[in-house]
Amino acid sequence: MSCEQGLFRSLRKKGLRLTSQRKRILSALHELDRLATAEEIFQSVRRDSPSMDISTVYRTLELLREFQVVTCVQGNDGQHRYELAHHSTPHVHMVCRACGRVFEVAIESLQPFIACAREQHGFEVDVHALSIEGICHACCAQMRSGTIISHRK
Amino acid sequence: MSCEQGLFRSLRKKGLRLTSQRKRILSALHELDRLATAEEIFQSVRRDSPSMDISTVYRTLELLREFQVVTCVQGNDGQHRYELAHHSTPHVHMVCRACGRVFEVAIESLQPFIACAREQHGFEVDVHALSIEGICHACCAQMRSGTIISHRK
DNA sequence: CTAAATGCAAACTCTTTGCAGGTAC
DNA sequence: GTACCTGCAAAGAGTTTGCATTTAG
Repeated sequence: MSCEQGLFRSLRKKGLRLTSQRKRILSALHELDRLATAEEIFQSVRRDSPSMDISTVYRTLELLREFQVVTCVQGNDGQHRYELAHHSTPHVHMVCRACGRVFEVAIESLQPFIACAREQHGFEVDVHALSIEGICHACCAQMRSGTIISHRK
Repeated sequence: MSCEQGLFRSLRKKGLRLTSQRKRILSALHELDRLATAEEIFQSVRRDSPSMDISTVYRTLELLREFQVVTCVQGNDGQHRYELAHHSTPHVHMVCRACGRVFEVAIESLQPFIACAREQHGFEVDVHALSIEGICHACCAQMRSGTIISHRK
């Protein structure tokens, strides 16, 4: 996998190693191909490597984040969620507060805001870390039809 | 305080009570008048009421959130931060990943994005819950001048 | 009065850390 | 061989919960 080669070279530059655990976590991220919690990634890896520890998953995800191989956002439930950085075109995540589903939106319509933040405050928005809460179409409809949806939790 | 009267009526409708603890937490939120963690609110309240427990603070903040008296966002450090809902004009929070400082931006420049999310996905963005990560002006400058800033953590 | 709320202690979840043994290069 | 890395166990932060007691209305 070319992605693995690239990571290997990056690691080597800093005297770090491409271990079998790191390879497996990278594979799991490719397989999942979506925002996933450390626990989900751990479970996925565990099916093949039952001896893997969750602390290794955390350590590896932090490493991959430093090398910008994965991006990380905060879910609405306090957990971090990770995905491969080159997963697709630049996008932000919208998390439904009612059902927890995640939607992706291209960043074009955010450009006015990004420009505004930069011009008015000199603030550089990190688009990859953006996680936006709200209510999705389906849950909106359900709420209007009278069904009570639990408010988070 | 008129805010207290309003809350009292809302509570009464559901058979709930306006206790002295709830009043004190409401005061603390007014005094702080900014995004604050449960711990900060707890410490603030504790100065006057040393017997208050942090679990009461959590329970009350959850209650105030249900009644839409406070809004809640996730900080970049995994903590929830709360502030009074009518704190000021509608705004979003931008959190600097390097120094942790919080900046407020009016939501106007986000309107294209909010409209886009609604039209394309039927997704209703909750502006109040928005917390946007990035790098602030000062930290940008420091980084360019060569100072190494720790990457989160 | 009595249902709701509090304080206390203990549990729980997610994440990080110290360390002895294992492994990439 | 020697740093780096891992699994294990234990700690740590933030938050939640069960229960006996207190209190608002």
